Order: sequence, then C-alpha cells, then structure tokens
Amino acid sequence: MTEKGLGGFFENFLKKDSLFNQKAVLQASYTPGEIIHREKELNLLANILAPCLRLEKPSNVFLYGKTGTGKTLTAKYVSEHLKSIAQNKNLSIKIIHINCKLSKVADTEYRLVAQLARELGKEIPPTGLPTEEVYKIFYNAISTEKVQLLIVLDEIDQLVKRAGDEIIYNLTRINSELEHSQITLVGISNDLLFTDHLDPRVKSSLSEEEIVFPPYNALQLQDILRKRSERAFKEGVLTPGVVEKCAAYAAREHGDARRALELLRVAGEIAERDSQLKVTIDHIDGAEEKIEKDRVLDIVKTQPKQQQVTLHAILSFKKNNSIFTGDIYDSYKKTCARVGLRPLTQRRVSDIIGEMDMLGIINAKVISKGRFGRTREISLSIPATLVQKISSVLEQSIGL
DNA sequence: CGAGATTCATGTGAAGTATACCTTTAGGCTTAA
DNA sequence: AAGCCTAAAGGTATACTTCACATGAATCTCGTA
Repeated sequence: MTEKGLGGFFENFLKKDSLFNQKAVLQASYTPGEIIHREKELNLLANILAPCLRLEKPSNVFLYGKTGTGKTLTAKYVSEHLKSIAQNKNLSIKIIHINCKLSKVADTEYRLVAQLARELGKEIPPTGLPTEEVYKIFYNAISTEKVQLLIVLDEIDQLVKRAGDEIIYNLTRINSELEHSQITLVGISNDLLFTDHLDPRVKSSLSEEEIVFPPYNALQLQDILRKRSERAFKEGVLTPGVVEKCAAYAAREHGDARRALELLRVAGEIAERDSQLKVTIDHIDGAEEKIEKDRVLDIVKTQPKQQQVTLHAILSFKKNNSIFTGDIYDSYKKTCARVGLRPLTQRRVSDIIGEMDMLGIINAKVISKGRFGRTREISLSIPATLVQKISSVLEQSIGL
C-alpha cells in the first residue's frame, strides 16, 4: 500500500468492497422500525401517553432501567409515532428530547430551561439572563398557542444530582399556570435508587406512572444483534459465533444492548480496516479495547485544562498502590508550576477529583485512615494498557 | 484491658469574589424633512 | 425631530476562593480489674 503511494491507497479503498451495508443501523442514534423484546414496556408507555392525542394531559412517566435496556429507544419510538399521528390529524403535539448528560447542554437549572426554550425556537444567551426570565420566555413560548408539550429528560438523575430537584418541581408547577397548553414529563434514569433522594412532592408528581426496564438476557441480545446485523452487514460477512460472543460480552455487563451493538460495529470497522473479508471473534476482542479507549480519550480530550492537569497528576502515580488527595495536589501544583498555570486551591481540586469519579475515569472513595486523617482513596478505573497513551495525550494538550 | 478522648488530613458546606456575558438606558451623533 | 449607535450601569450565572466546621477510625490516656 505504501509503495503505491496515497493515490493507490485511495483507489484500493474504493475498489475494496465494504463489509457494511448500512452501518447506521448499528449506531446508537438509529431507531429501528420495530422493537423486539420490549413489547410490554412499549405498550405500557404508549397507553400512558396516548391521552395527549385527545388533548388530555397524560400522566408524567418515569422510566427506570440500567444502561442499554432500551429506555431511550422506547421513548424515542413512541414519541416518533405520536408525532406522526399528530401530524396526520393536525394536532399540535411537540416533543422535546433532552439528554441531560451530554456535557454542558443541560446540567444546571438555567441551562436546561434555556435549552427547552431553544427547542421551541427562542434565542437564549448562554449566560446573563435571570433564570426567572428564561422561565418566562419558555412559558410565553408555550402559552401563546395551544400545544401538548412532551418533555423527555434523558439521564435525569445526572441533572438532579448536579442541580437539585427544584427544576422538576418548577416544571410540573408551570402546568397549573398554563391555560391551553400542557406539559408532560418523561424522566429516564439509569439509577434505580434515584427517586429515593427526591423531595416527596417532586417524587409523586414525576412518577405518577413508572415503567421498569429489565436487562436483556443473552438470548434476547442475540435476537437483537441478528436482526440489526442483517441490515447492517453484507451477507455472510459475520463468521458464526460472532453474534453470540457479542451478546455474551454484553450480557455479562447487565445486558447492555447499546454496548453489544457498538461492539459489533467497531469489530466490523476493525475487520474492514485490516482488509479482511469476514468479521471474526478476534475482532471483537480488539473492539472491546478500542471502545474503551475511545470513550476515555474522548472524555479526557474535551475536559478543561485544570481538569486535565489534575488527571495527569493522578495518572503520574503508580497504579497499583492507592493514592490520596494530598499526594495528587502536590503533584498537581508541580505540574502547574512547570506549565505556568495558576494552581487552583485544594478545595477545588478536591471537587474536580469528585467530578472525575462521576465520569468514571477514576475510582475515588472517601476513607478514614484513623489517626492519619481522612481522605479519598483513588484508583484508576481504566485499563493499565491505556494509561501510557492517555498520559501522553494529556501532556500534549497541557503543553508539557 | 477497655471505654472515651484525641488527632490527623481532608471532606464538605456556606458565603464571598472574579469574570464573562446579558439587557436597559441615556447621551451623542447622524440623517432626513 | 426621529433614528441609530455606543458606552455605562445594573444585573445574572458560573467557576473558583476563603473560611469554618465536620468526619471517623487508629491511637492515646487513664481508670479499673
């Protein structure tokens, strides 16, 4: 390939048949035409939300279940159908789907309401307005016309954890002030214990109805994977056993279908890059590693500088023995001095460490070492093979 | 030997500060009649 | 005189700092068996 030069490579690339037929089918954003093994939940949700077609207010719904159990998918599917029916019958139903976890889109009260208003076509500046004002804009946007508003809050636990549960209370309260329009909330959460920490008032209003999504088992995962891979890959590309192995991998992690699909897709990409004609079981192992690497690298790269320096300090320690906040702060300060960055206080760094923990890059547990004080015991939750790579990416980014 | 008191190194909460950004308002300048 | 632009004033959200207090088990202290 290299001898022929780049032109040759591209020509080759074009001549080579892709293993994929429709890769998008395996992407997380894809909503399949039909959903299997979720019929019960699907019907339940449809039943609950159906009243809005008669312009009555449906109950607020709360969807529970671990990641990749089809909550988002089901919610999207139902809302798509509602939307198309509403369009046919000329009903004004608006559906807003917001993912509260996607960084910086909706992680404070202000940003969430601002985002809601933006979805309704209003211009909201990123800061400067009183939160109350943004509520007003949002309120005006829906009260001017008669509309059924369906707000789907994905990963709502993340939002509440960071910004408190008043937001939800305020949103449900708006309803009583609206005359023509109505708001229905659909909350989606991965955290099964989420509602326990909620204000009772909020809890009762948010979860008038609840739907629990059980994890898929290995057989169901196989069904799903087969169904999708039929469309995604060309015929005969998958070696026997590949689907089974993907399903098994994902079933081991509480039946996460999203992960299984991603595994399959990335395995296909790897095989393709290697100019292989078939996807084999070996590719899946490679895929698992690559997914983890991409996930972590993505988080790491998009993190602000101070967070990066902090993380670098953490990584610079030997991974086997446990590390404490004090050690990290010392190392952090040294790095700051070296790059010419004004160091933050330990108080703030402590919070940053907490944020890193939330992101799942590290494991930080508060422990008491008795006579020797109280601190966080920190360990890495990323594979040791990645540490080197991430470290160098960080060094480049902070300019070491 | 065992119950309480001590201690350490940080966790954690509240309040204050700096910064970036927003809207409103008032004054000054331009323009058109 | 009306319209437009600009700068200042007044306000907010967010990231961070400062201050002060809370934690919780290993260790120490001291009374008791």
